[in-house]
Amino acid sequence: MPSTSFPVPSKFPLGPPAAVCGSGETLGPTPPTSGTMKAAEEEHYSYTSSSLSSALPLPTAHTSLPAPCHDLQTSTPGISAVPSANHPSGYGGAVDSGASGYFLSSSNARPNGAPALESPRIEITSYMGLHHGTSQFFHDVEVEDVLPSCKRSPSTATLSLPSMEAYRDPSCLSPASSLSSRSCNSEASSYESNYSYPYASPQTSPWQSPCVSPKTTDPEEGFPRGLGACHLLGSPRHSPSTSPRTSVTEENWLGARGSRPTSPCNKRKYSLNGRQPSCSPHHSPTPSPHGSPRVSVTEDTWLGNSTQYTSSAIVAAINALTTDSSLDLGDGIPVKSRKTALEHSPSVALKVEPAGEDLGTTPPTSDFPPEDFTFQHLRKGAFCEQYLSVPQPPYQWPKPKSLTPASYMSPSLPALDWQLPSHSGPFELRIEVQPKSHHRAHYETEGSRGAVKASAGGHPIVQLHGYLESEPLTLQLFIGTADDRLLRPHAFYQVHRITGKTVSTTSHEAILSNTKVLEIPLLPENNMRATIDCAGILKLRNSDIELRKGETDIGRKNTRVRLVFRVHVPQPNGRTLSLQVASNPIECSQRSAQELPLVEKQSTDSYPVIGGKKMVLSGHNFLQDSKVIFVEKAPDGHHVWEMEAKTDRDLCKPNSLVVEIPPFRNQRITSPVQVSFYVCNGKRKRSQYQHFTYLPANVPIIKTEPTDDYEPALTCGTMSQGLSPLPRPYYSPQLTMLPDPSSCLVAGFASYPQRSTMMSTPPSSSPKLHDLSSAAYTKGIASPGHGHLELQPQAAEAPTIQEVPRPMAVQPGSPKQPPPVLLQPQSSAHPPTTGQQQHQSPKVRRNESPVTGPLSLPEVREDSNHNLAPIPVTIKREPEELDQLYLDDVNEIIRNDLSSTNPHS
DNA sequence: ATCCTGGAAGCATCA
DNA sequence: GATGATGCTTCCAGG
Repeated sequence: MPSTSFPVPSKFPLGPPAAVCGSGETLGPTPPTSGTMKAAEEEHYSYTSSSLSSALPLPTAHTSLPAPCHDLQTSTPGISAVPSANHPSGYGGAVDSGASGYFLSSSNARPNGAPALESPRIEITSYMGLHHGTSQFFHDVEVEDVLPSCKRSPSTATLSLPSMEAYRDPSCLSPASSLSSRSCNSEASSYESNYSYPYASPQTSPWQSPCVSPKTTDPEEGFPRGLGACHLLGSPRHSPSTSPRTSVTEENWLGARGSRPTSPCNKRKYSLNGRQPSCSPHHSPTPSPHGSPRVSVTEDTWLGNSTQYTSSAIVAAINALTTDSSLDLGDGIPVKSRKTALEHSPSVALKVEPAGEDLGTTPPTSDFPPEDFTFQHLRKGAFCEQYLSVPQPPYQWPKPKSLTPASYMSPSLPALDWQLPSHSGPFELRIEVQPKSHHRAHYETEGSRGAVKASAGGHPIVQLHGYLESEPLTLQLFIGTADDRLLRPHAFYQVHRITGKTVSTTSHEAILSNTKVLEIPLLPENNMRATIDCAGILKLRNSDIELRKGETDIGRKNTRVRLVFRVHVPQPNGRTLSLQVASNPIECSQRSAQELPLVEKQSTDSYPVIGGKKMVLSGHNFLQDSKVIFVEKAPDGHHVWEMEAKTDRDLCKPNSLVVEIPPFRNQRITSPVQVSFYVCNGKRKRSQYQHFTYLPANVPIIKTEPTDDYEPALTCGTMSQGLSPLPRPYYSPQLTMLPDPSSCLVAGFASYPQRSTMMSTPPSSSPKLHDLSSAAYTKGIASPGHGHLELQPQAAEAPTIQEVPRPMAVQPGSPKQPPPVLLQPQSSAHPPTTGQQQHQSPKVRRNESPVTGPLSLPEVREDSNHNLAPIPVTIKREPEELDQLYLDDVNEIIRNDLSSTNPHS
């Protein structure tokens, strides 16, 4: 039906606006990391990075945070800070004041009147009100205005130049990028880039996100987000790019698609060709994308607002950044890309938009097909580094998207890259029916490939348990990553709203920080249960995305995603409780889906070091020749031990594989050791890493069992949490930690999250909730403000906050980056894992599970499992009382020690 | 006519 | 540097 807006009440929290900067992408690591990562990814996707990160982690964390945000920062120097600023407000620091941003209310008072929170939490507040009224917050508000509902507002607002900060350095550009050169256009790219931003400032957002799709589906969309604010500037790329997509919005896209046919070009020539033309210049319309990203803000919306935003300062900044449009374009872009681009559009020039930015500004484009513009410009341009710079013109985004009414972003809402718990107190957001493990995503140039389906037929189902109010809420859905890093919006995939007679679920699109978010009503009359039959997955060209300035991830072989669901539950105290759950990983590549082995479930998560037990793996593409390799990774990602497990060929089926757990290299471990294993069908055909935990020999097997139990659950569980069976393990620990959700408030700290991180994050999993509110946000937000600094602090804070949520915190966003905190823990035990696991979180909830938790560090385990940890080492235990943080730290230390010791010993 | 899909071509990149 | 294996993106065609 009507997708249009559903009613989301203003209240809904939709908007996550939080924009936080943190996108993560940037994150940290950026430089190094990125490099690494990529590499890693390619190979395994490994998590190496993670590992690495882990190392960093801590620090990182902060860093990360920042990074996330802006990544830009990374490259860009100063920037970072800036952004933060924006956010900041939102975030913690801001909290109070600034925070407002986040909290909408806060400043204004929250709905409740409660003061804002200081902490980080985010409040949700109603968007509307908040936003607008409040406007206090920055621009966001403004934006909102523009937008219909956008939530964002508040928080974001700011615009602050931060954006500038935002910039990403050209350097940043996706390094990786290279890959795809081809694409030229792709608006898409634009979109993404931003992620980070999101938080950043909502305010910003406008810009950024704006682009986003708006159109897409509905106009409504609104893009809320605050999107990108952060970066706006900084991110130019993002924005720009982002925008592009966004901007593009569906329409654009559509247009483009229409073009798709474009193809005329013929395949590859691709797009370029085809598109180029269009692109060229401007097209602004779509183009926006390129345009400066920042600017971009979306079209209309932004436009309108933009003005506001734009403060002159901003504008100026932008301009500064930008250069010529043409130039800009070019700059950033990787050579390869450019080539194409160039070729295509030479002309392109990117006109771009001049800085105009504000949307409005440029008008021109509109005419053109969006797509074209954007990228082409970019490309053409040359490369220039700037590309992001963006300044581009403004895009125009022609269309303005409509804003959707609904969309709101609430300012306060947590950024999309924040890790949130799946349950808190009486509330629990669960994926009752998991999506199929494979879903071929469609390119912009293709028609829709339909909605994601459930493996048993039908569609995924999500339900919020524990909510007894009569007011409907809004369920948000976006495409998240499935690697071992923290969960964050996927740069190369966007959710695509499916409509038609076959779709029974009302939905509407919104864009947050370059990330398309599908908003689906959760109605009390339906028991707060929603069938997700309206969500498809759109693949953005790697080249487009990689060109973004801030983007550090590479698209090649990065084809796994997770559906991430969020719901923001208004609390009596005026705050909003944000819960999030991620689905099991979904392989979106045609080829990968046909060839890569995929482990969906494993019958056992842990077993004594003696091994010998048969473990049944369920999944896809298993061959008689499939090998199962167990690996122990050092904190730095290096393989300390590798062992091929025996498989039973006779029992091998395409969907199941029986493997004998090999004995661990060290039969004398005193505490559980987490390792990973993967299924290999050939040189480059290996599954993601799955987690497995070796238990001390003396440990009664019994223990194991528990684990199993959990596991099953997990697995089975698919349901709810989406955890994957495997993953869980990792999380478990986390889970454990979390005590209760309820608290929420605080954000937790990073630490936990971290773990998650390690794990993967399952962010979704994240167990606990946290309140988004402030705390959490904080992080994200932080970025805004100070960019890094804050972030870090956050990180620090996090812990605090965390308390409950722990899980959440992390996020930092940066995808890349690992979360700071997490890392540590991880390190101890396992290396990173791969993505899938992540999900798991769900299970987490209970601390109990500890056992399960593979990863968990010793600590966790300990508690949980006493058995396991027999050894002295136990040390960790320390004080349960201690803060988790503290514990975490301690644990890490211990682990490190142990690792050095134990293992070998 | 459109939406979905599955399959595969063509080209780029990786090993 | 050459070559085959892989991966990405675009087309095509059928339901």
